[in-house]
Order: sequence, then C-alpha cells, then structure tokens
Amino acid sequence: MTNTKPEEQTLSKREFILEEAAKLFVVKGFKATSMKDIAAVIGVEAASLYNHIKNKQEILVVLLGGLADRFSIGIHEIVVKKASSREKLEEAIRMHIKVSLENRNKTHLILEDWKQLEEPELTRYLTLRKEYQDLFKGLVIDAINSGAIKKGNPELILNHILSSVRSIYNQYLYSNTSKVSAQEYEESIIDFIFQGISG
Amino acid sequence: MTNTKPEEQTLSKREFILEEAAKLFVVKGFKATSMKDIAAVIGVEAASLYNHIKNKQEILVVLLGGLADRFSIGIHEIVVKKASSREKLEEAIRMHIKVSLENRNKTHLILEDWKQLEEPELTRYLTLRKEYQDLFKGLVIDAINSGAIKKGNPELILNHILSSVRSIYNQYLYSNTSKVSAQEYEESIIDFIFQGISG
DNA sequence: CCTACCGATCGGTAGG
DNA sequence: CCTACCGATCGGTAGG
Repeated sequence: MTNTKPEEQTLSKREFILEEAAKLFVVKGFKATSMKDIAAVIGVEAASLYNHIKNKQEILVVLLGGLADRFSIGIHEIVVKKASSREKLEEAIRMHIKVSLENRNKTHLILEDWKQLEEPELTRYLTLRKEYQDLFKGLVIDAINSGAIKKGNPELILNHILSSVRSIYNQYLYSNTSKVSAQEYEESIIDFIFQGISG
Repeated sequence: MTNTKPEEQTLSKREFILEEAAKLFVVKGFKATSMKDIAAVIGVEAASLYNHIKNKQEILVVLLGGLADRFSIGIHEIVVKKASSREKLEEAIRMHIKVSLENRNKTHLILEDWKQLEEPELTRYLTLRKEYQDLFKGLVIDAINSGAIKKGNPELILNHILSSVRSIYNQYLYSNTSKVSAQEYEESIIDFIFQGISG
C-alpha cells in the first residue's frame, strides 16, 4: 500500500519522457534528437533517463508499437463488421483520421523515423504495416466491386486515400490549418477523398 | 582546351556524389547517413569526398536548393499566364507532379530532412516554401471565386492537394504502385484531386 | 537522481 | 585520392 505511490510516479515519469521525446522527434527527427535534448526538456541529466527507459531505441519501439497496435485493432474491428462496403471503407478512413489526430506527435514517426528501428522490431513493424494496408486494400476492392466507388487500380486508390490522411501529420505543410477543429478536419478529408474539389 | 576534360570529370563526380547521397538519404535519412556510407557507395575513402564537396551540409543545401528553385520557377510561370483559374490550378498541380516524379530522390528530402538545414539556408528554404504555398493558395482562391471548384477553406483545400501529390515521395506507402507509368500516375492523381473516388 | 567516465562514431583537416 | 589523425558528441554504464 505505501509503495504504490512511488510506482505510480515512476510510471508517469516514464510516460512523460515518452511524450516529450515524441514531441522532439517531430521537430528535429529521431536521429538528430540526443538523450541530452530529451533530458533537458524533462529537467534531469541524460544519464538519469536510463532509470525509466532501457535505451533510446526503446523509446522509438514503444511509441511506434503502441501506434501500430491501435491502427491494427481499428482495421480488424471494421473488417469483420456487417455493413455495406462503402460504409466500411468510410469507417476505416474515419478510424485512421481519428487515430492520427489523437496521436499527432507519434503519428509523425510513421513518416521517416520508423527507418531507425532495429531488428527484430523493424520487421515486426513492416509486417504490421503491410497487413494493415492489405486489409485496407481489401475494403477498397470490395467497394469497387460493389460499384460504391469508381473502378481503378486498388493500390493507387489506397495510396491516394492514405496520402490524404497523412496531411494530418504533415501539418507543417500549411500551418494555418490548425485553426480548424478536429471534426471539421475529418469531414473535410472525407469529402475530399470521396468527392474531390470540383464544384 | 586540354584541361576541359579534367574539369568535366570533377563536375560529374560531384554530381555523382550528390545523386548517390540523395538515394542514401531516402533509405536512411540525412542524419543517419554518414560520410563513410556515401564514400562506400562512390568507392573512395570518406576523406576524399571533401575534394568535391565542402561538407555534408552542402550536399543537403545543393539538393534542396535546386529543387526549391524548380518548384519556384514552375509556379511563377503559371501564375502570370493568361488562362482560366481552373486551367491554371490544374497546370500548377501537374507541374508539381512532374517536378516530383523527375526528382523522386531529392523530393523525398522535403518530407523531413529539410529540418537538418542550418541557418541561413533554413530560413531561405522556409521563405521559398511559404512563397510557393501562398502563390498556390492564390490559384485555389481564384478557382473558388470563379466557381471552378467548390467553396471551402482555401488552406485546407491546398493541404489536400499537396498531400495528394506527396504520395509520390511517400511511395513506400504502397510499393506496388511503382508498376504504374508516370503518365498514368499523373492522370490518376489529377482525377482523384478533382473528382475523388466516388462512382 | 547525479558525477564521472568510456568506447564508438562522427564530420572534418593536414599533409603528402 | 589516401593515411593518419583530431576534437566533439553520442549513447550508455558504474557506482554511489
């Protein structure tokens, strides 16, 4: 009983480090962020970080792993649902948008920093990503076959969809978009994907 | 006359280094690519690279600078043209796609590695990017006002457009798309941006 | 959580 | 273009 508090503190300190590290990775990139940089934000010496995390690599593994799991669970839940192919595709896109918006700093790691993963985590990550894309592609193919969306190369269509959603973690693209609420942003992306920009 | 050949050789060797470095940056990222890595691909010792380039930073500056200039020239040419706002917007998108496809390795630097630029080049780069986006946004606004595209937040629409085009340098997203020809890819992106995926 | 420290690697220079 | 080398910084450990 008396020692639950220190344990909680250790846990939240670890979470704090992970969150602040993710923010730094967005700004500078994983490789260009030193343990000293992270320590400075936390307010300790670099060596002290090792009481909470195993090493720098672990930070990346935990952040990317947690995110990959969330995407993976999300797509699996949708795939097994009973609904029209069009509804399922839209739901998958909305799921991806929501997960991205809720994990903006972490999602950014998907752009480039996943390349800094070491084996065996790199292979595990790439396997999960491939599985996610294949399930997503299945939804696209079903939507094409049912006539819900126009005919075309499914890989290309999937590429367009995921790129549109990626604008979320590429938000420095055009920074003013931060004025927009999460809900507005989601609706705008959905409308863009399905209808395009023509009048 | 007699010494034009050595000069040519020096020039092409420099170009060779720049091209191979760009490829490595795509795979590993700028920070994670060492001069030794680049030298190994070229087939010399790391120290020998400094006969052709000033330092590592210069590689990044030259690659990104050349690219930024190409985008900048492209958009300026389109803005002053006499054409409908819809035609100009489409032409700007096609220009962006073409420049991206012709400089696939370099374009990838725009995703993350530009953050490794040092001053004053970083400020110069960000200024050029801002100018580019503002000119592009002007084309979007004109297209909205003329009724050529639907009403909406211009920043958001620009964000969608540029994200769609960015799928080119994010091609590891779904690698099978490499089977598609440049022309097919361009048409597919244009159709997606203007019409979306609905049937 | 800190001080002290280490081996490895990095970008880069000197000098030939 | 290479060998030899250097100062700085990195991630990480020991020991308290």
